[in-house]
Amino acid sequence: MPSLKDVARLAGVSTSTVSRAINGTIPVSEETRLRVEKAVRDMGYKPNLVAQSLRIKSTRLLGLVVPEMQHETFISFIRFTEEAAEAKGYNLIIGSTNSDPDREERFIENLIRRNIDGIIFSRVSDKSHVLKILDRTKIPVVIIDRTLEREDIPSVVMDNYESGKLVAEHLLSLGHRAFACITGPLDIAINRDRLAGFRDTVLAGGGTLEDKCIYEGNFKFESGKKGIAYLLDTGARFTALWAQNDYMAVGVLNLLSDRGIAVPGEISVAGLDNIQQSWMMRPSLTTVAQPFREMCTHAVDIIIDRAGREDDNREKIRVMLKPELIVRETTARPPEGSFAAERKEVERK
Amino acid sequence: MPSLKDVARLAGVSTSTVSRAINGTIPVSEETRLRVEKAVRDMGYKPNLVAQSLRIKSTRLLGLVVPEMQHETFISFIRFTEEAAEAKGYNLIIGSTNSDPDREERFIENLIRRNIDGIIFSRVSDKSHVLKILDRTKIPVVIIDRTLEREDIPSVVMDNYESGKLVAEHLLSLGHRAFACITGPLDIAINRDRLAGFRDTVLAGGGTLEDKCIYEGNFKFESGKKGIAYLLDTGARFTALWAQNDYMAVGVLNLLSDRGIAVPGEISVAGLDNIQQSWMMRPSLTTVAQPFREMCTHAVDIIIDRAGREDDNREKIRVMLKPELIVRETTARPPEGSFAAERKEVERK
DNA sequence: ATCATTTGTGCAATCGATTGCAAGAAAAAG
DNA sequence: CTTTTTCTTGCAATCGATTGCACAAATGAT
Repeated sequence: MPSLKDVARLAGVSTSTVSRAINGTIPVSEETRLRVEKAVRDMGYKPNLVAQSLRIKSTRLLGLVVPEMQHETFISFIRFTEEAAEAKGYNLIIGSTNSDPDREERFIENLIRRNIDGIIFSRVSDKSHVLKILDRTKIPVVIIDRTLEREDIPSVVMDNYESGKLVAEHLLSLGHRAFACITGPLDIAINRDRLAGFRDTVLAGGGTLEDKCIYEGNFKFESGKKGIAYLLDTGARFTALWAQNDYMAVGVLNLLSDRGIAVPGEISVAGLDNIQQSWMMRPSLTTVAQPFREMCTHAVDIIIDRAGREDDNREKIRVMLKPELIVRETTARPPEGSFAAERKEVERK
Repeated sequence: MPSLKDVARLAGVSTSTVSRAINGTIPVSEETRLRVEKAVRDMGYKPNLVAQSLRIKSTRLLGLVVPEMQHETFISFIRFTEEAAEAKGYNLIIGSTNSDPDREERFIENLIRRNIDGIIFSRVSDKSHVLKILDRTKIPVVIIDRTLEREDIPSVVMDNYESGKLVAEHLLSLGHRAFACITGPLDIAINRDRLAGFRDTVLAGGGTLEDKCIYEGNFKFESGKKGIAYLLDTGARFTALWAQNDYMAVGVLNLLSDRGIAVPGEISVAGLDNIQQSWMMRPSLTTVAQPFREMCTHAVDIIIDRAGREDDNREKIRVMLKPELIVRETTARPPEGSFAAERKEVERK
């Protein structure tokens, strides 16, 4: 790989001049510019980014922290963040923490030592001490898919309240009045928001969402199965159910299929996330799509914007984007007769 | 962030001594070592990796090139490569090319300019001119999930022939004799290998795999639907079908469900890859699991090994790992009566 | 006590870029 | 024809590490 020095020698000028001719920072005479450009072309010279980074303190590298790579959500973050970063001429270093605080800390520390230009976190808890590490440096940070209590850290999220509202409106309009919900962990704000949007809308529309019709899951497939089994076995009365993510919804459908309960014939089911399975499976899943691409693009924009400026005035940035309802086959008019949970009990006797 | 100089000042020695005390390259007196270590601890000093990279020419960064991030296969590559890299103290820069040669070239060039220690390709074609770019530098390269004709480029693949064999053996043992196959693109060696393993074993076991029972797909969901529809509509006679990846298998199941053909009652179906859906769906999919974790670990090991040494003797490295058959619900004994394709035709009249 | 060897440390160059400062050449002003 | 201003260009320092070489002190050999 040729270096600046090589180009300078070939063009018969100093390295300073070559640098300036390339970057156009300070005017260079027409004649030498052409000579330099020719030399650059002839040697196939490309500035070395490591050296450049050392000097100008910008690496054009972003870091992305994900807790894992099994959930399609995080895959989407990786995918769209990489896309947005590449569009801006940045590269992306990814690290999955596997919910291991040590790994997370190691990764963040590496990023700092690499003079990274910014870090995007997907999912961090309010108590993560990693944020303290970051406070010591001036590295711009943004959080996607979560909001933190600390308001000086920018975040980009979907309007979670709205997502619950969309689902409720859809199901109400189909004629449902008795609802159930399998939520994500309720110690996390966005999940409470989802539930609030759902409940408020259900109640405002004349429906019911009894406490015994709510099950707190953990976003995993198995948790959906467990949740619906629990609801059915405790005789919860509902004709429509919302699982706060698609993996749990798939689990629900799975168990309902095992128990011979028809979807959407007896129970309508909706999810959230619009994972691949939601449209590949039969029946295809009614769900809410998160605007992942926009979220990631915004996150990258925020980071790059901050990285550029020296001023440290952290205004409070909270971007909130609209979800979109996608109606498919698992939701329909409610059945005429009794509730599935009760019918099953009767049959069992 | 404190620098070496700061530590040196605090410890009252030169930067050279600090560097040597930290890296242990040249012995330092016990006394100064302790003083330096204390200074390092007190200041929370961590060597800057950019500066270090510039000097020692190793960045402890690996690049991973994937064509896209929709297929779960590539997600697995990202996941396991990151895992293996992290275990060795390396970070990973990922780039998806979206099958756009320009993007691919831009990405590779960036990696080169970043003095990356090695690049892992998943899926490249024999004609990719990117390999030529890489020939100009000495950056170690390894290819996963493909083999190239050029034997000087190391590759790590599953034993694809074996995967076809495993599926065929399983289906034969269930009693099937008439087989069909939906393949991946047959201009790619590994797909021909899969087919060969399947065909050889079927024939050796007294089964048939007629030419009209083979459909060349493109590894996507829709292609599975199209393939099975084509086979059924052209009256292909078979009781067991192997789709060379799970997405296509899911497409197959989808269409069979639409047409009311029972799986595994009338047709047994197997896939390959063991994607999440394969175990979440109902009926769950019999499939072959690729040893992705091992593949990625090997790839990283090969790269790091090469990166260390100066000698350029590219011995021919081709690692081949064993697949594993996972039997689930979509495969069973063949039906007694006629073939599904024929029965449907009769019914239609 | 003298010379050879080992051990520990610092100076200064280096990796490959960018940039403040100064100097020479050219152009404009007096 | 000076003097001032403007344009170009190069020198050398810098970013933060590593490392060859030299030198001084300590150790060992004679």
